Amino acid sequence: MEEAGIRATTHRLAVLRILGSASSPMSAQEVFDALQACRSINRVTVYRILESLVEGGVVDKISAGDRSFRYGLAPNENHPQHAHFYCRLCGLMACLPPESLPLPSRSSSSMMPGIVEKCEIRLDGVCHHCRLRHP
Amino acid sequence: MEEAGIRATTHRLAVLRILGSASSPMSAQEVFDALQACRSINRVTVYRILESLVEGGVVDKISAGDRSFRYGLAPNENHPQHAHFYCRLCGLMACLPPESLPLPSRSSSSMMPGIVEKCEIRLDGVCHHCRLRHP
DNA sequence: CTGAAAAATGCAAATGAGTTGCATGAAGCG
DNA sequence: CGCTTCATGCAACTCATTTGCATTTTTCAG
Repeated sequence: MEEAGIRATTHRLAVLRILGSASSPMSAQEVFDALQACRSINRVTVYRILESLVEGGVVDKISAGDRSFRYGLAPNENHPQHAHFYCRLCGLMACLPPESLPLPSRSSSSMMPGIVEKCEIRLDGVCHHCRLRHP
Repeated sequence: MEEAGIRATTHRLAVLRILGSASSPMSAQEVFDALQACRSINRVTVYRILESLVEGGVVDKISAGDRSFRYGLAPNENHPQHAHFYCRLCGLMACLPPESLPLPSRSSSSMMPGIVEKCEIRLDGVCHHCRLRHP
């Protein structure tokens, strides 16, 4: 974290720990709730911490299908980039196995309308859990 | 449009004409502005028309990288599904050539966390225009 | 150490795309 | 014609996120 030029405060480490132990990317609200469970923190601070971590490349920010974001540890050599599944009923965002997703060929970036900084692949639908509950 | 179970009112046809002549997917606000240019219409009506058209499968609704949506004609046999480029500075959303994007293999949908209804692929970055203006 | 400068946090209020409730108007249909 | 359904308008609301500003807390030169 320090190496990303970000001071390691208690709050920030807690955010990283929470994101690191999550099985899917979390919303800012979920991170906030998880933090509230043991410490007092302001909602805005959570947003700002997430912003810093994203800025520092430690955390990945991806768009859900509902006009909100999810945060998770940034991909690295152990955790390759991957696509996500979004359930439009419950808002769950699940990670998909990386091998199932051919990342777009960096084909002739000269043909791109600009400099590409990141790529998001999201499959939208209804998760099994919701499908059984709302038939 | 009728075949999609949607009454063809003047407003709705106008929305379709605007989306059909756009070179990239438009925001609801852009559609609204374009409509205002020649007729009087309410902002909410635009949202509801877009919603109907999406519901009827005539129009495609995709998420931009900034917590808002863009609307365009739905893919069909002439216009295959494709990825989009989003400029984080100006909000431009450009269509990418379909051949540059291997759509995710519908690999073993049994492994998916649910029923997949649609897929969005978005490349985020800075468009050439903005890169030259904000160096 | 000490004290100014920088960064982090909290609190309240704002932002802005999108949505909802309810009233009015237009279209279909017997 | 009268009734039901759908489409539009208007005002107010929602809600994730952001901003402004005051208040710690940390850093670092002297």
